[in-house]
Formats: sequence, structure tokens, C-alpha cells
Amino acid sequence: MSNCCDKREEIFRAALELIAEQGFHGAPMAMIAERAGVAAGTIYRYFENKDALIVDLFHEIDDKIGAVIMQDYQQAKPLRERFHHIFTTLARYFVKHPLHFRYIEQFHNSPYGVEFKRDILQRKTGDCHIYRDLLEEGVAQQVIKDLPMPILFALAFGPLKVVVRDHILGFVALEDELIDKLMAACWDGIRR
Amino acid sequence: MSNCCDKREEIFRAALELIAEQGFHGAPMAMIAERAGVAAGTIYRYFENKDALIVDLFHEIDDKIGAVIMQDYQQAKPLRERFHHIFTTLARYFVKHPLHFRYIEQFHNSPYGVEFKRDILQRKTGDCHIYRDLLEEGVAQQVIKDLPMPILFALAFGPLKVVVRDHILGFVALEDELIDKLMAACWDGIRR
Amino acid sequence: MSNCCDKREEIFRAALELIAEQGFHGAPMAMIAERAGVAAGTIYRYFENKDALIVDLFHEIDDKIGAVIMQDYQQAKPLRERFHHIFTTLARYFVKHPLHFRYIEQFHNSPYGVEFKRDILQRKTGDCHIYRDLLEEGVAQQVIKDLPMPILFALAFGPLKVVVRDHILGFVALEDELIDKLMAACWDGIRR
Amino acid sequence: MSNCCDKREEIFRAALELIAEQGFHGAPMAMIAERAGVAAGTIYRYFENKDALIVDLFHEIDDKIGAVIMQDYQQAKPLRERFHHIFTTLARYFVKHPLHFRYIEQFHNSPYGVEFKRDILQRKTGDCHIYRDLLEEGVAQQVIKDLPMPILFALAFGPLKVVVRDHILGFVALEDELIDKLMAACWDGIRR
DNA sequence: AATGAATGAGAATTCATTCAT
DNA sequence: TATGAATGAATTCTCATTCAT
Repeated sequence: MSNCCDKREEIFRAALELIAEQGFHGAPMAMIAERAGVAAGTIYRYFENKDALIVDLFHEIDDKIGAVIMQDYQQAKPLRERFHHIFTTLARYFVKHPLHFRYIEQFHNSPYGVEFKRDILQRKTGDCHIYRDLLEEGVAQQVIKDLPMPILFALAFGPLKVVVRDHILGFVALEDELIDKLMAACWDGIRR
Repeated sequence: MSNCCDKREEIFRAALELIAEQGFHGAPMAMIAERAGVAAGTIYRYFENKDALIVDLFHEIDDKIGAVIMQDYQQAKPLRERFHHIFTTLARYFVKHPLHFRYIEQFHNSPYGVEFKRDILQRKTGDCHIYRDLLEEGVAQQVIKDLPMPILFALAFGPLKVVVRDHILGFVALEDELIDKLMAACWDGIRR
Repeated sequence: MSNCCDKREEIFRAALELIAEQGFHGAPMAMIAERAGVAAGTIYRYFENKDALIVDLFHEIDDKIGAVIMQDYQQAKPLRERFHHIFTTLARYFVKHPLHFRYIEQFHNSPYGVEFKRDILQRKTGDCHIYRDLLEEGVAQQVIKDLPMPILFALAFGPLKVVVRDHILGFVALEDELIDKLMAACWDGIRR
Repeated sequence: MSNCCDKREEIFRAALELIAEQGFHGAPMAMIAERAGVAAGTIYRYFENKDALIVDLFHEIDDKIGAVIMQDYQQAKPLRERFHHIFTTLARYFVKHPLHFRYIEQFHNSPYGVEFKRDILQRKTGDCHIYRDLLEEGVAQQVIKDLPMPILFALAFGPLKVVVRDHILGFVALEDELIDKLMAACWDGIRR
């Protein structure tokens, strides 16, 4: 457990940093290895190849985000509060982990991410059902507009994605107060 | 005149298709040349190098979009109508030209696009001032929420981006009626 | 005659400048053409290919030097005076035409020049016989050391080559007085 | 240790042979690799790029020559004997290592060598100070002509360069006896 | 398990030369 | 004759992956 996971962790960290900052182009295996403090060949003990490393790292991050959201998620709370929880948790997570955000963006806009996207959009994997369940519940309760799920999803979380990017580029300071206002506006977008 | 522009056009077309579909990785110069029906060296008569080709192609598309939006834009019309015009024109353009949409996405999520983004976010180039002017006017008239520009921008157009992607992947059929509904919801997001 | 020779002349001039200053690497045909004010294809009307251009240009320069030396060469004058004439004429020519000197150097140190050198060293071409005749006469008269011809040649003109290079690089100012001193020293080298 | 230095050595050897015989043009990296018995990419483990390989190889040779000259150089010996030592050592080295001579010539007549030449002419690097010290000492002792250093340098070693070239091309057989005569003549050129 | 030197296919780019106009 | 766009072979260099140690 000791050595094994350390190395894997280090490789993940190195890949995350390099890819998030330089893109897939700017992250050759040799460079990832160097930054991780392991030999190039060692990466292949933990990952079948570069693609697998990239995909695994994505899932690692994706799972982490899912876990954070689920952590204090209370199904019993009113709809809007639950939306508030998801939205602000996501926003704070990305503000706190800009490299994760940028990695996910890189991933989605790459051949690696295309196949995966089919899954996630069909809500087959991950914790996406939380988002969907919430929205579907809202539609059923006639609190949320009766629109196709992808539309609602885009209205609810699309702006967040754009704003986080702007935040990372330094064009807005995404502080708690602003996150709340953004959330409120997104809620305006989806509610009846 | 004949030959000159044909070749350049063909190279643009080939690069657009390959990059939009396969990403920058999947579009080596030799392949672009082959698909364009020219020799590899020919590309370099029209573009200084691959980067220049990529940036030029982006501007080509960007200008085209700007032109389409400006075409029937009527400054005299009420705010919401102007927003409607921009929004639906954009949506229809992307539905009609999915490769353009995917190319732009690739571009923005790449080293090539980083520098450019700084400009566009600072609204220094292109027709972006149209968007900003519209939103600023709305804020001044107290029709639109008083939020920082990047936030309003994200609320107004962020969902569209996500939905267009879903449309291209086949998860929604972005028809005129749905575009209108989406636009209305986005308007709900930004209006007071 | 008018147009024909102008172009050829311009191509020669352009090639001389570029090759002397940038080496053969730094003188692509397209660049030579541009500097000569002709189209790339035009060069091939006057020269079979790049090699031919390079060799022809060498001969052009070589002939010019030969002509200058022969111009005031007086067979009747004493040996040392004739040596003085050749030496100082050469020196002044190179000082006046540094590009010619550098071109010749480039040429001799290139695959182009190798074959040619065989000829010239066997004294088959050019005005080299002047040098050789002079030295042979000196040997016969027991004024000049009895050494193999290439040795005498090297002693007589080798230093000049090195000094001209230094002059062009700015490490000595090769003025008339210094040329005379250099010549005198070279004469010391070859005379009995 | 074993493999490392072998490969580097082999690459040096291959590059030396090819460049000395065919010039920089005639020595593509792939050909150097093939002749060295390594893969093309392997060269780049030992040298940053082709330029670095070329420059490093030059210094390798240059250092070797410097070492050979210094090996039996005795500062205490009379001036002429020291000159004799340097001159004949150089001559024999080049006779023994014609590829080294031709490589150096190629190098000096190339963009690679230009920058370096400035140094060596200013006697800033290598063992060149030996030559200069010797000549300056001779001038001070009024044994050698009072001429600018580049002139003396050219008189002392310029002929050797020309003769070595002729020797390599097969026009003289530069044997010990002849080397001595050449040296004596060069001494005549510089001595008072 | 770990290493990292070695591999070699593949990518971008250059440039002498050709040929339709 | 002259043009210069087009060609495509050749060149430099990169990098994912392997394998002997």
C-alpha cells in the first residue's frame, strides 16, 4: 500500500499539473515521469498507456467531485436548497481546485473525452443521476420548467462552467456572495 | 484568382473537418494536405505554419459568425428582441455548421486559444462589443440584473454552448421551437 | 543582349551576396530569385541547376581575379617585382571585394569545390600557371627555395588567405603598407 | 558506463566521417545514426540537436589537438625549438587524422563556426594563447618581426593549413623531412 | 518492481525543381 | 522568355512505448 499508492498518486498529480497547464501536447510521458519522480517505464506499471492514464485521471477527479457533492447532500431538504448545495459546492470545488477544472475541460474537448461524454450525457455513469433526479423532481412538482433534460442541465450548470473559466483567467473573482447571485440567476433560468 | 482561392479554401475545409472531428492531434499537415487535394508543401504557401493555419481558420469562422449576427441586427429594436436575434442566430448558425462549433471549442481549449481568449474576454476584438453593449444597456435600463459582465455573459450564452454540444452529440434536437424556449429561459436568468 | 545579360548578372549578384554572407544553406533558390528580381523558374533558363549556378559563379569570380592579375603583369620585370605585383593585386582585390573572397572560401570548403580543386591543383585550369611559372622560374634561378610546388605555393599565398579573413572579420586593417610587409615576409619564406 | 560512452563515441565517429567527407549537407541525422549503429532518436539523448552535435564534436577535436600540443611542450626550451615542436606536432596530427583536419575546415567555413572564430581569433579560448605567447615573446626578444599578431599568426601557420589540404588531396606527401623544411620556411617568414 | 536508455514511426517544415500559363 | 504556384522527397526532431538490467 505504501509505495504502490504513493507512486500512482504522484503520477496522477504530475499528469494533472502538466495537462491542466500545458494541454495534452505539453505533457509527454517522460515529463510526467520526471515531475512525478519516477522513471518513464514505471508509469506503465500503473497504467496501460497514456490514454488509460488520462481516462483514469479523469475518473479520479470526477469521482472526487461526486463524493464532495454527496457528502452533505440531504435528500430531505427542499428542492431549491438542494440545488443551492450542489451549485455552490461545485463552484467552490472548482475555485479551490482550478487544475481539476482545467483538466476536465481539456478532457471533454479531446478525442479522449468524446466516448465518455456519450455515457455521461446519457446519465449512465457517475453521480449525474443526482442532478437529473433533482431536475426531474422539480419538473414533476411544476417548480421547474418543463423542458428536455439536457436543456435544463445546460441552464442550471452551463453558466457556472463559463464563469469558473473566467475566474481562473482572472476576469471575475468568484467569491461566495457572487456564487450565490449566480446560483440565484440560474435558478431563475430553470424555475417556472 | 481562380486557383489561388480554391486551394486556400480547400485547405481550410480540410483542416476544419479533420480538426473538428479528430482534434489537433488527429490532423497532421500531411493529412490535411491529402484531404485538401494539394501537396504538403502547398499549405505553406498559404499559411506560415500549422499554428497560423489554425489561428487563421479560427478568425475566418469567427468573422463569419460575427457577420451573420450583424447582418440583420437592428439597433433600434427593443432589448429583448435584439437578444432574441443574437441568440437564435447563433443557435441556428451552430446547428447549421456543427463543424464550426466544434472547431471553435477545440480552439478555445488549446494553447492556441489562450492568448486570444484574453482579448475576447476583455472585449478588444471582434463583434463581442455587441453582446456587451446589449447587456450593459439592459443593466443601465434596469431591465437586466446588475451583475458583473462576465456573469451576465455566462448566463446569457453559457447554456447555449452546452445545448449545442448536446445537439451535435444527438441528445437533443435543437429545433426552432426549442431554441426559443432556451432563449426565453436564458432571458429569465439575466432579467430582473 | 540587353535583357539576357542583365538577368544573368542580377542572379549572379544575388547568389554572391547571399552565399557569401549566409553560406549555401542560407541561399535557397527562391531567395536568390527574389533578391535578383526575377522569378524562381527564371534562374533555370540561365543555369541548369543550383550546382551549375554555384560553379559558374565561382568561375566568373576566378576569371575576374585572373584578369586583374594579368592586366598589368609584366613578364619582363624581375622576379620579386612580379611576385610583388601578384601579391598586392590579389590582396587589394580581396580587400575591395570581400564577398568574392568569402564566396571562394565557401566554394572551396564544399562538395562543389572538391572536384574543382583537383583540377586547379594539377594546374589544369585558370591562370594558376602564372603563379607556378613564377615560382618555377625562381627555383630554376636559385632565388627561391627548392621545394615542391604546393609547398612554395602555400608559403607564398597561404598567409594572405588567413590575413584577408582576419581583415574581413575586423581583426586587422589590411592597408597598403601592411600588405607590403606581409608580402615581404612571404618572400622571406620562399626565397633562399 | 560501458554502453553510454560507446554510443556517444560511435555517434561522434559517424558524424566525423560523414561531415568530413561529405560536408554538413551530406550528413543527415538519419545517416549519422545508421552509420553509428543507433536509432535516429538516440542521437538526441546525447546531443540537444544537430548544431550541438556539430559544435561538441568540434570542441572534442579542438581539445584533443590542444592536449597533444601541450603534452611535450617545454616552456624552458628556446623559442625556435618550441615553434618547431608546435609546428611539427600540428602537422603530424593532421597527417595522422585527416578527417579531423577536414572537419575543422568545414566547421570554420560554416555558420556554426562563425561565432567561435571570433573567440579564437581574439585568442580567448583553448590553447591558442600558446601560439600567441610564443609569437609575442619572439617579438619582445626582437627575434621575430614586429608585426600585428594576426599577421604573424598567418605567416607561421597559414602555409601549414594549405599544405595539409594538398597532402590530403594527394598532391604532396607530407613526410617528416618535408614538414621540417616547411617549418623552416615559415620560420624564415616570421623571423627578423 | 523499478529503471531509463533505446527505439523508430510519425510530425512539421524546407526547398530544388517543374510546368501550365 | 518569364512567371511563380505547386510539388513531394528529404530533413530535423519528438515521444509513446519497450526491455535488458
